[in-house]
Amino acid sequence: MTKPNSNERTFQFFNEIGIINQLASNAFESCLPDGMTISQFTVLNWFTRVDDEATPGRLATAFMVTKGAMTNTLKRLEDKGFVHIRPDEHSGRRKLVTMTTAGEKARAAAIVAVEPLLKEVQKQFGASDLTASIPFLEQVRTFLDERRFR
Amino acid sequence: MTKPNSNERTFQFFNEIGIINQLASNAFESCLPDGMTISQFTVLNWFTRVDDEATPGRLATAFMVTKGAMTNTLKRLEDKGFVHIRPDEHSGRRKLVTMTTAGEKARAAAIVAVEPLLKEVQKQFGASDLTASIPFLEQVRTFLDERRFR
DNA sequence: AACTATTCGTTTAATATTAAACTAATTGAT
DNA sequence: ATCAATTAGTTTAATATTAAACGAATAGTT
Repeated sequence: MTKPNSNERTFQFFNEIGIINQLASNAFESCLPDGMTISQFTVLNWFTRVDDEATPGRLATAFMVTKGAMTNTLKRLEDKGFVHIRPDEHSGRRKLVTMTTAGEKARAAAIVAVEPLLKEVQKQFGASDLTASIPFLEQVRTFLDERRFR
Repeated sequence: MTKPNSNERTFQFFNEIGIINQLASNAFESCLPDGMTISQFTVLNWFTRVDDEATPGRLATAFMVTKGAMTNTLKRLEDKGFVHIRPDEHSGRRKLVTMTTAGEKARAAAIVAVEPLLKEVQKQFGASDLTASIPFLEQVRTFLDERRFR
């Protein structure tokens, strides 16, 4: 039942995803002020959307990176004064990370800087076309995410 | 006319793309034999699909990586005996890269190794759902690709 | 023909990332 | 209470990547 070229089509789907990701990441990151990286922005953004405090390990899991990668990202953010890292009084193993006021400002400035790009995309495709494609992408993402642990 | 949350929806679209790319790349690369990377596979695959000979610069452009990155990828492939690199007799600046028989075999083995993953995805979503989503992804990719040079 | 500008590939220094080893702290089982 | 196992975060060594400088070769201009 499987057509001979269905592998190629499936491959092409993921290939398009990969190219879009590369182009969009480059476009996005080149908008960000002060040499902020996507990783750094994503962490700051997390603090406004999810929780106001987190351990490094929780952030590493949330972004599917290694603990070492998160140590590095948090060090960069701390150097810029965008997050505060302190020991957890209840557990000597853990640390607790919070966003500083400077971090909130940097995050807000990044949002402003990126807005024209988002508007450009919306103008081209209409918010509805983009929105319509999201549920299927979510299904694919969920499948791959669950598959990962087998 | 732009709804207040349309930025968030647009952002979410690219976020899903990014997560899918990460999960799919990991899944794909972990199928590949002999520690072959996606970059290496992609170059080998290019030789079966596009042309049987190319300069390093042409490959760098095709994959949107720097010349330095391509120098590195080709060196790895050459070390494994999967490509042959020789000077171009017509121009002392250029080199010419071709895939070796060993390279063809390695590429074929990689295709076989990756097939179960593709089948799994097709079983989950049906080749038609995936195929249906490709044209819109192509539009987005084309837009970002052309936008890049302004 | 001679000079200048461009092009091609490599090298270098920097960054972000991973896997694995490591240290310190906590948990659990007996 | 002790000791082994697990957990949290850091460090190290390796890799893939980029941007920029570089050297050599070619193309273009006068």
